[in-house]
Amino acid sequence: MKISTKGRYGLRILLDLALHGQETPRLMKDIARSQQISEKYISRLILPLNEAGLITSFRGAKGGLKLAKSPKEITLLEIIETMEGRISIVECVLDKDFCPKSKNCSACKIWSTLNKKIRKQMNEITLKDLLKSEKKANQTVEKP
Amino acid sequence: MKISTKGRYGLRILLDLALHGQETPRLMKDIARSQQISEKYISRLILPLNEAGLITSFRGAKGGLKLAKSPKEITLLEIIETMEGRISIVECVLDKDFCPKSKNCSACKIWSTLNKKIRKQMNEITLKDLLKSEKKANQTVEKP
DNA sequence: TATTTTCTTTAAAAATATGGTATATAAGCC
DNA sequence: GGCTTATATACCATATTTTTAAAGAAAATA
Repeated sequence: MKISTKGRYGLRILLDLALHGQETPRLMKDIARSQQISEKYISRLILPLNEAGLITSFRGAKGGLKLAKSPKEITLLEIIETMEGRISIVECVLDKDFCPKSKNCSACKIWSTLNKKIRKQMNEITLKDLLKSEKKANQTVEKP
Repeated sequence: MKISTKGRYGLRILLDLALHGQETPRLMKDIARSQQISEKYISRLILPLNEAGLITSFRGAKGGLKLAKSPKEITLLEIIETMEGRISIVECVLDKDFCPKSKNCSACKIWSTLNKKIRKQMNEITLKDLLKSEKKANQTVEKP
């Protein structure tokens, strides 16, 4: 019952872009440094974010990455499912053929209900919420 | 973001006991057969359930397992956390020293909030709910 | 007390998932 | 053309999970 580093790093990359890369594109290198993730690994994590249309990338000199949407349009659910695939707390939620009992399994029904609720909760959190909380934290730190 | 087989099997074992082992104790062997889990593996899964006081076991001839509480007093949260340890969708939710940023990390705050909500949802589902759904399913099956 | 039945405990093998690296390629700017 | 930066694929190491195996200890019955 864990969010993998893929999901966690994905979130941090987008948060980093929301904080820095709004005007000029931000280099993967800089994200790597500021988020303490290896450059190699970041380049792999960028891929799905790009495909999903969450970020835009520019190659070559003066290239880099930018958010493709405004932070309030990017939900936590979107981010995690982009990085890890659709959330299904047990296999049978997505793949009805996984278990032979399929339709009449009361356990599976409970899992499905719970799964829906979890996804709903995650869909109600946006990158903007994180941004707010981030700015608040910085204020209190900078106030001596 | 998966519930492991430990958790899933734990639930199925308890459900099986709720359905069959209320009067005379139920044999591990029978649970194993009806739930399609190897006897060897079941004997390992029983252990934490016993320690947590969810089931009572009787040794010797005519022995077996019984639920220690009524199904309405056993929550999904209790079952899963007994089998897998406390739910924390990311490490920093439980272990504040896991990440150096600890207190001022906005990502961690989001994870904590979400984690609480998930646990709350799971705490609102009891074994009795599963039992109800199970009986309903059997009715519709037996009605030709 | 001998026997049967059953749970208990520990160790370790097998399978799977995760996290991460290396290398080669494509594209844009000056 | 030379520099910079992202893209793509293939690969390996490590950790975790799942499962099997086997010997041991406790309790009930005869």
